[in-house]
Amino acid sequence: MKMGIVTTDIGSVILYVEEGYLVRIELTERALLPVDLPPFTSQLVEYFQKERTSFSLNFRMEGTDFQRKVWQTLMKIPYGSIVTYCGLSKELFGSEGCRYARAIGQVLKRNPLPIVVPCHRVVAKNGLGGFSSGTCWKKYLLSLERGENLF
DNA sequence: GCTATTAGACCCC
DNA sequence: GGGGTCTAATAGC
Repeated sequence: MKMGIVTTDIGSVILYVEEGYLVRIELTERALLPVDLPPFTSQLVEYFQKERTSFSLNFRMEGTDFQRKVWQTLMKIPYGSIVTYCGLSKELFGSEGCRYARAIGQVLKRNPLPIVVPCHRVVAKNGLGGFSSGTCWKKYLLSLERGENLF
């Protein structure tokens, strides 16, 4: 497994590449030194430099049908825009309202590829909502994309 | 299988 | 704002 590291203003982003596929991204508040630059790393660097708003890379995600369905829908959220857990629930299951909002939160919590699969663009109906790597990352990513602090 | 957990939402005070 | 309730997928037992 190859690793790539991108350093940002508030911490480091670690990319794990396996057999030519991006399989995991970890966000940490620690500052790590870049050791090598496997494929995909440069795209993350460009993203943090605001020179990239979408990714073009081979990635692999394993999960249940429900998880894949949610992750797939996340990929359609445009750069800089936000949706709510409730809104996602309605989009996926129609008239059943916000019933799945909480389950969707559980899926996003286990998103192995944050940033690339943009779970940071999903917020609660009244507030920021959580984030697996800490809400300061979520705030940072949203302000990076939107150029304003919403929360 | 069952139980506890949870990155939500809603209601009432 | 705090407390209770409904809710559904998951992890762990």
